[in-house]
Amino acid sequence: MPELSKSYEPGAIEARWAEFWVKEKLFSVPTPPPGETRPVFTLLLPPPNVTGSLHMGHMFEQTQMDIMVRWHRMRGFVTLWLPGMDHAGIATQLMVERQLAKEGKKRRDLGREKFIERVWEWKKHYGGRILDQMKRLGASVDWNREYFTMDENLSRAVREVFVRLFEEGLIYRGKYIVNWCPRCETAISDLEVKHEEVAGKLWEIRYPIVGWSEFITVATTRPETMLGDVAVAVNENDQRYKQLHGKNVLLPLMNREIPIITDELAQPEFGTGAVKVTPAHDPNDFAAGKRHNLPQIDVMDLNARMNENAGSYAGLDRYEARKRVLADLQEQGFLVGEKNHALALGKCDRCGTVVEPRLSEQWFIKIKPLADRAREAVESGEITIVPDNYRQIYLNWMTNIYDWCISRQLWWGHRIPAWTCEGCKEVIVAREAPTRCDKCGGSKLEQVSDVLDTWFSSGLLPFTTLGWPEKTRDLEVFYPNLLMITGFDILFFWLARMVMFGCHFMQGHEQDAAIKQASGEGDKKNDSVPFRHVYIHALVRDADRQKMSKTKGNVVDPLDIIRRFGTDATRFTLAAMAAPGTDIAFNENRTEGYRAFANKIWNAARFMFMNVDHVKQRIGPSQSSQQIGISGFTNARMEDRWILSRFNRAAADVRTALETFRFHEAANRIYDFFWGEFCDWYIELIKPRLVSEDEKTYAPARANIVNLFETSLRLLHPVMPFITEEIWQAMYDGAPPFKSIALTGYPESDWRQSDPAAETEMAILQDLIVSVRNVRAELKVEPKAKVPIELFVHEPDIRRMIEQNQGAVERLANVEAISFVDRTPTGKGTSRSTSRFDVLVIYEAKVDLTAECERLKKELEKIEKGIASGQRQLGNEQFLAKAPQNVVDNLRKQQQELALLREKTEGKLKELSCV
RNA sequence: AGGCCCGUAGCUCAGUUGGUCUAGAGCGCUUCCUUGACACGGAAGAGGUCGAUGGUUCGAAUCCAUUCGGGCCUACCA
Repeated sequence: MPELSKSYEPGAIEARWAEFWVKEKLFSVPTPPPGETRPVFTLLLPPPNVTGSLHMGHMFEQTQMDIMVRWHRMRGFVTLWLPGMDHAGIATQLMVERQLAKEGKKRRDLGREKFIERVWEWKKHYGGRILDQMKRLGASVDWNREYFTMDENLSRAVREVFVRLFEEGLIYRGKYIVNWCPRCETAISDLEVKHEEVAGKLWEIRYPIVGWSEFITVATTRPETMLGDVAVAVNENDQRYKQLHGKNVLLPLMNREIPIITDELAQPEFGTGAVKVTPAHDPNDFAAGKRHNLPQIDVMDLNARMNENAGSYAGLDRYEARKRVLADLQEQGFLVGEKNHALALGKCDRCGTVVEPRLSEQWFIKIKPLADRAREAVESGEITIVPDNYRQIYLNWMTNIYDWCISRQLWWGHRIPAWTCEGCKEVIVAREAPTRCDKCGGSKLEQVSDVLDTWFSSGLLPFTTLGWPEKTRDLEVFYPNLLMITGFDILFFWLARMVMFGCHFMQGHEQDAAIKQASGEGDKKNDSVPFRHVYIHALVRDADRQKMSKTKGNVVDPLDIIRRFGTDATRFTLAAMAAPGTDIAFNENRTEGYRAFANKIWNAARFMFMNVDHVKQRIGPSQSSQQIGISGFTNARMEDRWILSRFNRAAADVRTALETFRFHEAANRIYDFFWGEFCDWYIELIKPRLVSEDEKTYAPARANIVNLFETSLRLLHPVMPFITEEIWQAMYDGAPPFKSIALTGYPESDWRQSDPAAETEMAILQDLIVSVRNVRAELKVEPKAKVPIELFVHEPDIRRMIEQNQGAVERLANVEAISFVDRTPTGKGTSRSTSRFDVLVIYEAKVDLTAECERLKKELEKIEKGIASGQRQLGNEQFLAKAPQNVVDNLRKQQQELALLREKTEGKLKELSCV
């Protein structure tokens, strides 16, 4: 006899099974050899940052992934969930820099080599905590295949990609304006800039025209950059400035002569219609400068301090310089206006420093050719995106995309595989370090110091983790991934880049045809895509819908929630709230409720074990691999047929829900079945049979509860892996037919086990029992007192059914004896009516007449409202003509029932002489 | 500036293509019950007309328009 502890304590159970799953390598997937005919399911874990620790967002994402993964595995897919970690360039470097700061050191004090060593050291000690935490969540990943983006094989692939793109002319180097973070001292991509609306000023400055006693007034939000002005632009068609074309102005403070040019940069409607041109500090000015062959005067250094080009302002911070410039202009009479002006200020995503547009030498990817194919893949449906609105967002982005700056002036990351020849300054791009310069033959070559954007390497993961650039069997089997689950916040950063790189580098790839077919993707034409389907999940917020953030201090720690309620309850909460497209406000009240659910299951299991002696013999190993319906089940009585039918209905609903990523529906459906039907009704109904002395009575009942329970555990397992494993293992008393419930089959509904008649009959029986309970409560009948009832059942078949289940009614409604009568009973007591039966609870008590009348009136009102609206519709010819037949039929049937109920209710009102 | 999402019981949320929705669940609330699986339980209840207005339709919480309130994303107008 298996023993379950008296109370449900998730902590102990979960830690034990989490360890077991990892130790037994249950989820490791050997590469299927050629000839494999099973379907294959591959999912790549969005690699958490090596610096990260688990937060609710991770747990939410991983719960949904694990549900999908376990579900597919149980359905017989060869299932690979591939885990790994991202080296996270800026974030990690920041971490180690902070550590150094405590020792009073800067990274430059160590030098590059030593610094990188320190980072690896750091990684060894502090990195990857998150992956250990994942184990506690029960994430069924293949730990044997764990990767790190800086692993040697992945790094080699990165170099390969870089060189190929360069050779194809898709990577170029040049001096352009990029987003520069003066604190991180590196370029960042457009995506890493967060715009924030701030109240700024628009200053008007007049520049004296050389040779005239006139001025031209320009408007600017950044006066300090005027030190680098090289021209003033006006619009060619602007009549106000026609006479100034070709003149020069004298730049105040710098006393430099610069030309007035005509350019579309200047829009007559804005400001004064004249704009200063500063090519080194503004992307638009940069473009204008190119058009007019203007010089570029950079007046700042890499920390956004004014440099030697800024004359007397050299050495000042950009904001200090602004103050001084404005003061000086004011003093000299050049500042003529100051207006309030709202502007969107760009800030560094990492550190919040205001980004400076900076002219610098960087590496870029020519994005258009890649983006075109990536757009095609989604437009054609080769990749599907759920929810649908993200599809459009993706397509828009792919259409309005700019070249991607991939170089970063950091030390931690994949170093760009390019070398500069000291002699002739030639830049050589190569897979391995070259020994001499192709151009001048010089042998003094130094590698470019920049590293690559972190997303450059993570964008390659779908194929590099499977052995690319080799043509491996892994690629043949597992590429494309069947699914990608991720958040919209990295839709562009990551997902878009994976599609671009995948479509480019995997062009011509073909997945193993048999596997592709078996996986249900046989109609797909393009196997270069990194994944077939994308599901974008929502965001977890706090109970007040606020984004969780450390600075706000509203972060909910999943491990804390887990400690208090268990992983299963936490997972269930997240699943139950995961309606596609809607952010979830995490509220631990829900989790508390789902822990109660787990407790309910626990106790139902204890009840089962108390009543069943030889579990092992009852459940053969064939049972757990059985996927269709429930086997070993005997339809001895109506409740058996009923629960069997309900189970199959639930299984069908769960399948539909999971197929469409409606996790909340799946979770709720199982919850309702398990608690509302299995526990509340079925177990109650079969209790007498279970304890019967007669083997013919107890044997099928025991077999039924065991088989039903076992199959239900399998249905629930993807959502609540721990408790289901614990009970399932206990059912086999140490000798399970499989190592884990995770390796059994997932229940599918069997239409032959559906029984609509039983469902209808049971509904009537439930109606009857609830009616009696309701009356008892209203009459305040002593809970223990049994009462007699009189029952008039309209149809003979139903009467027979109730007669057969008389015992159940007596027990569950606490009824003493049922007298079946031939007409609506009247007499002492209170009655209830439905369209199928009238029941009178005989109880001599001071009936609260006022309350009963009140109730009846309210009921009548509701009935009449229903009748009125129904008749309005049925009296409408348009409705009869246009509405579908079944809607009309149902309404008619419903109207007949309502009419009957109205008659009965009115009768009762009269009987009680209600006013 | 453009685009997207949300507004349903006290609270947190479901409600797929408009039709058994006479709008559901959990928590909370009220009354009763410690009956051998479970008080993390059982039984019975109260509670919303679906932000507002107008429209389409035989029929709208569900579609359209406007509006109010809340949130988000994208954008190089100095």
